[in-house]
Amino acid sequence: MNDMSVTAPDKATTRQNILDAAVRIFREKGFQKARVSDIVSAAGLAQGTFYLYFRSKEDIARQICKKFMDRFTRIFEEDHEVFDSTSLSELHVRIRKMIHSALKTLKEDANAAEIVLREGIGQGGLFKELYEDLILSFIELLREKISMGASRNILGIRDPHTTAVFIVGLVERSFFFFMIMKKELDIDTIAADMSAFILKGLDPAPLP
Amino acid sequence: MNDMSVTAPDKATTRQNILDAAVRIFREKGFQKARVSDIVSAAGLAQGTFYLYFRSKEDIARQICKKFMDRFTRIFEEDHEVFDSTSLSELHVRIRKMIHSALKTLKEDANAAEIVLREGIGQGGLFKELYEDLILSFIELLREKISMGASRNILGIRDPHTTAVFIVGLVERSFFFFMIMKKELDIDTIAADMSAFILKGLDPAPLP
Amino acid sequence: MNDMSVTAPDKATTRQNILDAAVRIFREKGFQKARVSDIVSAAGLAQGTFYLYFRSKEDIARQICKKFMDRFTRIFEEDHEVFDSTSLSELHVRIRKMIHSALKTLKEDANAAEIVLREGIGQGGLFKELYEDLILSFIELLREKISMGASRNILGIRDPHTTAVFIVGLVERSFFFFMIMKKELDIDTIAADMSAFILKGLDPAPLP
Amino acid sequence: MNDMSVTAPDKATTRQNILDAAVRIFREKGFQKARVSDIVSAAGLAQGTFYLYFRSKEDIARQICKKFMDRFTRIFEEDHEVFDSTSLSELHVRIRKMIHSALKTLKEDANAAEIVLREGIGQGGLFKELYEDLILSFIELLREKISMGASRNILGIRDPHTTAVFIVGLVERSFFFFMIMKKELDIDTIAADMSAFILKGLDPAPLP
DNA sequence: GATGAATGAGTCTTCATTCAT
DNA sequence: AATGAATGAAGACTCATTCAT
Repeated sequence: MNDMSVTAPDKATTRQNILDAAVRIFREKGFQKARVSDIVSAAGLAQGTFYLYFRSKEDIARQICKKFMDRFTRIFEEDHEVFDSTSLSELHVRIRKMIHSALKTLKEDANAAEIVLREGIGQGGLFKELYEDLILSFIELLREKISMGASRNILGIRDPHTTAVFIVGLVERSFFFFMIMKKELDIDTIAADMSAFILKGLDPAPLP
Repeated sequence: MNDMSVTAPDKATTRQNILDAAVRIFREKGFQKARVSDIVSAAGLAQGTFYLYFRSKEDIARQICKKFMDRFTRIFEEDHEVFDSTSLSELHVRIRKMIHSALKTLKEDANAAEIVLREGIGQGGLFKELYEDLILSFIELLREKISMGASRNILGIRDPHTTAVFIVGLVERSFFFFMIMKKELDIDTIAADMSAFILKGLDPAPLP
Repeated sequence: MNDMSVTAPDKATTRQNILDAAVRIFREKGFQKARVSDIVSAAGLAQGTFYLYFRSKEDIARQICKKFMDRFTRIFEEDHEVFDSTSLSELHVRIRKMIHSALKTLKEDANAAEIVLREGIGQGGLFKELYEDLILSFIELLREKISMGASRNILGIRDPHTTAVFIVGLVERSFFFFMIMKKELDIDTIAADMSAFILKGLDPAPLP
Repeated sequence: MNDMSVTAPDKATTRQNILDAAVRIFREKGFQKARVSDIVSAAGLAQGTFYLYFRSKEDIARQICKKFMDRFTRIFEEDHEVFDSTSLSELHVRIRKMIHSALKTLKEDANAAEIVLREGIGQGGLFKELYEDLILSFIELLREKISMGASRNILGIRDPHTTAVFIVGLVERSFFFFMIMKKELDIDTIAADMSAFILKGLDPAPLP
């Protein structure tokens, strides 16, 4: 804000530079193989500077993941009233919208998402607990909603919990496949296909 | 059987002891954090002994994963004629059987499965390529079968490839959730629910 | 010169300290038996510091030897016009001067010379190729000059190449004996005796 | 000697097989890099067998070198009356003969000679003392004889010790060059050239 | 705020040697 | 005599973290 701020980058900027560099490096090499020296040299700073902004290598990784997961959780929670739908057709619209916004959020920060998914599942185990809690909370949320739908007879599944697991797994790994492995994710199409597939799976009509 | 065989373990036994110990340690700590010294002390051997049987820490991990993946691939390939079914009801039976045997195989060697799933996805990247190739080959196999089913109008999906991704993701992550996170997998129930869910998703009937 | 310069050694100083310590340790123990920990503790530094300055134990040894051999080669090449002499008496003066300066150079950096001579010949073989190439180039240079002298009838030997080998061997091993084994080398005397001995050997007059 | 000796190799044979294999391996890799496992597998035996015949890796190397050096010393001592010659021309004949037989002995067991020369000079230092003692004893022997020749005025050199060093160095390194580096040593020619060169160097006639 | 030189704990891997069979 | 599986000490190298300037 003052006239100094033009020449010297302020703390916030330097911090963000380090974060950006770290996201890139973590995604490329993974947490374990990424060196602090990789991050600082990508950010154009000296080794020691890193520790003025972050307590440790684990600290910055945790912050990156935490921030991403929080953001994703918020989006998800905003959308979750989707299952309050009273008809299957209304549900169809809402579910597609929810999947669309979830994929959109993931895609917008695909680097962080990749770090979270890989480190969360990988045995490195840095965020195993954090990540597994997140997944559990999604599953629980979904289970509740599915239970409600099932009780109103608009959904036809045996066990809401199991079904919630199916859906979360399907969405998570499909995102991983298209966005992270294939580096190409057409949100509109995938969201449409995915909601159609899931909807049928939830359909109360019995199998032929 | 004779009194000699009790005292001295032969090379095969020692090798298997190391493998068993390694599977345990890798599952507990992950490849990166597992030390060779952890493995040998779990096997009750000296450091150097390890290198009489395996070229390196990476070597043993690769052997464990390779063996498991080969076994799983074989099981999967034996079952894959499932989609040659001519009716949806026959398909239902076959698909449940296939999922059942896949889950059974995974459960039978749950430790190795966990290592493969975690290391295959994790950025540590030791088996990323190997694992992603495996997933791709499953998806491709499934895509072919689904395409055939779709052409015979017994399946109703927009794009066989996308659908194959959905199914593989659903099965993989559900196994991960129940067997690895929850440590409890009731194969019969899950296979039934999973095949029902998938079958509906594949149903040629339009959404209501 | 100011009070700051006393406290903190700069990178060049630290590097030189490591080099000095390494020369000492390599000479005492030889390359194979010298441990990096010996070098750093002789230099009063921590293990890791070594790797800030040198890529590996082999790297530093190679640098020490390369630098020494380059310096020696330069001295030798500056002097080599010695054999352009037109008379045996002029040759005598020049040859003594050349031997003198060769011995002087070797003596001035006797530690590095010892490392080069021992490692160059020893089967450890770190510098075998490098060193044998050096010897070959000296022999070739000498051979050329002797050939010229022989063609002008101021030298009387059967084969210039063989004679060059004799001379290089004589000088090398005599230096080794006096400087490295005996730790005492009177350059003036040895250069005089050596040039006299060699000169007679080159004399065109037949044996009595 | 008995009828068993045909089928099973006796101790002496096995011992010799190990020695032969060791000479080969030591020459190829040098003492430090040669592994006991290299030696036994070259000899077609098991690891443990080695230690039935030799106390340690160093032990066998020492025996190989000791045996070679003893043999060489014996040859040399048989010939050393060469300098008792009363005339330069008689000396010429005798010196050539001595050099010839030294080179012949070295060449006959070139592998062992190479090991001794390389390990004796190399910093590995296994035989440094042993070898340097040997060299010193040759020099001393030569010095005595040269002294006698000088006192009888058939040799014209300033200092017998220095001259002895020159000669030993010349012979040793020339052998090294032709036999070990070039793998080709024409004993007759080299002995002739060498004795001519040395003889002139010893000639009492002053330089022109 | 920033720097970057220094630190040293942590681990894989090699290989001479032993010993039970 | 021979075997070969097992041992364990030794040492190079990495990299997160500290701190004096």
